[in-house]
Amino acid sequence: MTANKFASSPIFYTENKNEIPVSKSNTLIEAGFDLTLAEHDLMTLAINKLHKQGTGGNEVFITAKEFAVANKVSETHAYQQLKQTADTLMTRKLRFPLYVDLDKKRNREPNCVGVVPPEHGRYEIAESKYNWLQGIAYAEASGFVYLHFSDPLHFLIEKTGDSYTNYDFTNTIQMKSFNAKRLYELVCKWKDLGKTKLMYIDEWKEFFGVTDKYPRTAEFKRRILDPSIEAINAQGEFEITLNQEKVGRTITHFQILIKKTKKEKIKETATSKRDPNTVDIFTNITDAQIAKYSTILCKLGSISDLSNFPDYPSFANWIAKILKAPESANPAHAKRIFKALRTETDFKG
DNA sequence: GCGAAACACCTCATGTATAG
DNA sequence: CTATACATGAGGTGTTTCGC
Repeated sequence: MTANKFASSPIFYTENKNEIPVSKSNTLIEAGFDLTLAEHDLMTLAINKLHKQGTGGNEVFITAKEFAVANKVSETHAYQQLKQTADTLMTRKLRFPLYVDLDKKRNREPNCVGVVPPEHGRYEIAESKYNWLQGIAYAEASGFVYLHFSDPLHFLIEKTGDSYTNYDFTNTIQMKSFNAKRLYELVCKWKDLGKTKLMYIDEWKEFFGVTDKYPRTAEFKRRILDPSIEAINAQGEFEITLNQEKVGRTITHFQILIKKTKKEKIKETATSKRDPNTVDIFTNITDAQIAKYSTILCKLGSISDLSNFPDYPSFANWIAKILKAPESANPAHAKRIFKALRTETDFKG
């Protein structure tokens, strides 16, 4: 393992960032798994790094320094955690539903299995269970962990075509339990609707990866749901409450009701007022135009803060990816790049 | 090594079945 | 109809594990 191998994968999480925007596919947000806190943090950072860089590979490395900076912990502690995590992460699995397109299956077409239901509605669900990783290595001397994602995970990160949930990783640092972070991600996904799906107890247990534990619902509620809700409310962005549906005395469903706090609402209106000219609809743009304008855009001062790249060509490459598929990029980045395209170049579209 | 979270075990309350 | 035993779920407390 040499340094050149990671030439396209530079240090991504750096000290001067007050925000760490994270994008995860909704399938991943709602999949069922159980990790330790450190494992989940590492996975979140790695998945996000891979997704944002968009290099199309399924290999990524995270240095102890990156891990320390993102989580605001000491570097020595980050070294220890990465080392421990590398041992256990290989055995971890996650579950999510796969949708078998019955039309395609009947016609014996390839790719009849996907992570989102086909629009025509003729599908069956296959519960699948996969390893997170194909391989992992911890380079003790250099202080980084190298992650090789399994193919299904790579698919979930890069190619779902599914909508993504975005949030700021720094908002989750103060949460010290894995379950709270997972619930926070779910809340972020559903925040605009004001409530999560009404899910059976078993679905909730699946979500937290504790299917075989907590034979008593009361235990599950008290040990998993209540503390997580408390942690999220303490964080200050949302005000969430638990709704439970009962048949007689037996709890059958749970649902999380979500209110944005006043602070958050003010922040949102401020953002939308500050940027009245935001264009929400992205234009069609040809491959030739993408090549031309990405090389122009990468040199603009107004968006230079988006770059973590060592040189202009790799930044231009990143911009080109966003121009090509803005819907699967971080929306804030996409908006800024399209705005710059319209206001600072001769692009007409 | 310390404090907090997770877990296991226990008790209490309430609903249900059965015998008198 | 009522009394009693039994079943199930909610809440309380001591012990272990985990994160830092």
